[in-house]
Amino acid sequence: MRENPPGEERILRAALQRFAVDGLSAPLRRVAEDAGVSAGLIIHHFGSRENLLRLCDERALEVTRREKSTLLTGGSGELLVQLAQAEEYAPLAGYVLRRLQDGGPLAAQLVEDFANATEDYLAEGERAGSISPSRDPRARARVLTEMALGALLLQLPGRGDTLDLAELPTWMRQHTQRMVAPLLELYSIPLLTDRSMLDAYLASDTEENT
Amino acid sequence: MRENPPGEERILRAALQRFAVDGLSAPLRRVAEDAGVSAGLIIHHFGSRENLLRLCDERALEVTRREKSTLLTGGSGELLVQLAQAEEYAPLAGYVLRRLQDGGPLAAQLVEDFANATEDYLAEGERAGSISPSRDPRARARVLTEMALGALLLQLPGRGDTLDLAELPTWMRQHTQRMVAPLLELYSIPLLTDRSMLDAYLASDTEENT
DNA sequence: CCAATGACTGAACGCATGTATAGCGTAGTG
DNA sequence: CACTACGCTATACATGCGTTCAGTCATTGG
Repeated sequence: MRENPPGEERILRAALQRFAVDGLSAPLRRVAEDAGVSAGLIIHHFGSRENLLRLCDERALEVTRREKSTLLTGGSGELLVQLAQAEEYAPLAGYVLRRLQDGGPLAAQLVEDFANATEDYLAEGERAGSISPSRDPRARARVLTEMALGALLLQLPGRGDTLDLAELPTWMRQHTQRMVAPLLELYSIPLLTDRSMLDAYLASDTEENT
Repeated sequence: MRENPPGEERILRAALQRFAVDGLSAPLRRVAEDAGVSAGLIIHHFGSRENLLRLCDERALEVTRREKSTLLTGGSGELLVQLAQAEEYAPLAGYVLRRLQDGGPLAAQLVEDFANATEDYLAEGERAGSISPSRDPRARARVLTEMALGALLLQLPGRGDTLDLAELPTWMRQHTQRMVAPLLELYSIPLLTDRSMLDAYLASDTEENT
């Protein structure tokens, strides 16, 4: 089955999956067991647990970046949802979620990437006329991305609890389905009935820069 | 100083603070040290580490609920921001953040509470005419809250890193300041240029329920 | 055929952690 | 004063972790 690739690659895949399921603090011995390998071998190959994590991070970043261009990106973390659907990429999507949950520099990097993708997506929509222009497209993309990913995180099982990879796609679909109605409303009908607050803020903002 | 209260209360406060600073996985011995107490005593009083966490949760929930009515709640997690400003409540606000980061049932409970507060806040604005009515006010409040809190979480230091309570207020102010411009724009000018997507969704939605 | 290389294992080490236990000192009570 | 109750400490114990180490086995290159 999937046990073909020997050595490091097999370990890396097992790690990705186990970290996704049990969280990033899953013990090395558990990863070793999954890979059908001794704990010592992991150290032998990767040097340390921290290094294994780093390798997982690299893989995650690499794959998301590669798949980003393949998939029709729906912006705002839809990328992750689509990745999870892909079956083969479910462990990786789970790992990314766990990593976002855990914070740290890679989480920031991932958010950055997603935000950039969202910015492109919005710019395209803007050219097509379906998306409103923004005073600060970059900031808008960041905020939208952070909110989308953050809402996803809040729904994630806790650090101690396990994340069922088999149900990940279903789970994510339900999440987006739960959000889509309020979001469409929010994006179509202004939450605020008039522009007075925005104008007031803009006024005070430009005033400061004089 | 703040070392007056003896016994359990002193331990609880130390725990709240230490967990806020170092994360919920901070060792018991560290909490004990902060409280000027032996680790055994914590067990003696609280039975187990898990129980101490539970007590912290209760305290957190209790205080946020109590202060909710006191503060002018700005909805969408602004409550937390205001709590953190209060100096005395900074550790508690930090603990709440850590708890949200960690997930689990209390996190869900907290989100629920915040969502309810937001719903009330929006309803009030709706009565005053400043907030648009919604097809599903409850769902809208939930989505807004999850997004606001989630975005906050993504900005939080990682599990391993420490959270500086002294800088919490500043940090949170910066966060809101970074969000306010894009959010006001988003809430004042529809992101989508026309209602076609919303209408299409609503059509397909009612169609399913026939 | 032999030596060397490298994947790989099993046991062990050192450390940190939660918790149990035995005992100490002191305040309150008869 | 004797006794008890209790806050509290110090130590010990068990467990689980990352990592180290000595050595085994197979493959390969001379």
